[in-house]
Amino acid sequence: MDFKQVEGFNDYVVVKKVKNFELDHVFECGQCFRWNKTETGKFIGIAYGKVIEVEKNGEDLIIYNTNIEEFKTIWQEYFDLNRDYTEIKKELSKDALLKKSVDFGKGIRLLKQEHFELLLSFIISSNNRIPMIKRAIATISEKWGEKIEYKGKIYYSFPTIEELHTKTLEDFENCSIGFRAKYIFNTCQKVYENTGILEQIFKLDDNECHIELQKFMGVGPKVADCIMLFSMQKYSAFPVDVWVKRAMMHFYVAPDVSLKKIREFGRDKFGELSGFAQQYLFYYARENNIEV
DNA sequence: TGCCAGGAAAAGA
DNA sequence: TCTTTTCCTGGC
Repeated sequence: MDFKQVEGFNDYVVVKKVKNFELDHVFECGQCFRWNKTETGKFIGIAYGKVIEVEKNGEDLIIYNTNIEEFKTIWQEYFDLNRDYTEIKKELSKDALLKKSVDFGKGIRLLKQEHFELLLSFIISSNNRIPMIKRAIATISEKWGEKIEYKGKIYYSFPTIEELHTKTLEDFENCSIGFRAKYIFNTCQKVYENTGILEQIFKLDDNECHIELQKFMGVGPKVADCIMLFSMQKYSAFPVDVWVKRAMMHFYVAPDVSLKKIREFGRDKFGELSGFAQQYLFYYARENNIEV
């Protein structure tokens, strides 16, 4: 466990002596789209129908707009606080090349996000840039999500499948997601018609999960890896996007190796910790804008 | 203005 | 099976 204890107050909690947790690392390693930094260096995010604000004060993590019960049922798992990242980093650092990335992104943690939201979010992510993905998800939430007020400002939860399955292709085309609109439309229909499909996929082992996710339109190997890693705790996933490709070329493989081969190489090398390794590599490559 | 980045799908080899 | 082309948007 990566924290010592938690203290509840009126409308916030203080998580004491948190290890391996840096806000910038967690929220800017490419895994989430609904967290934004405030002027004061805190982060405000929307998840599980709630708005929370987080701050790091020395070794303590302060989570605003919540209480101790909610922390235990939602945020403790959401922030993956039950996991010992020191052990993971120690194992991955045995690889001298990877150690550089691990040291650089030492406060990365993998969030446990919601299945449906992640499925749609990463379909939108294909051939897309992070600011545009964030804008599109914000638009969809503003149109069809629930209003949530926090500190006098209005936020919107990500809409449910019950809400989204009634929307037309045209509705989605008006969300600035381009050719992905038909994928989103098709996927919403499929999820609605197959009750519990995401929970069933969640229960599969890593390889079957990867295959089943790709049966959704707009989901290929990379997007499937992201969904299983960021919402289904399948840690042998190794999403290879342009940044990870650059990082792998920088550290390990030849320039002309295909994405598929890079994925296989990464999974062979890092095994059950592939997903963690991928996050350190992605963050290192992107923040340092590495060239090949 | 045109060109580029960014992955999956579909067509082609 | 692997490789190439197309899709859409915003920024340079």
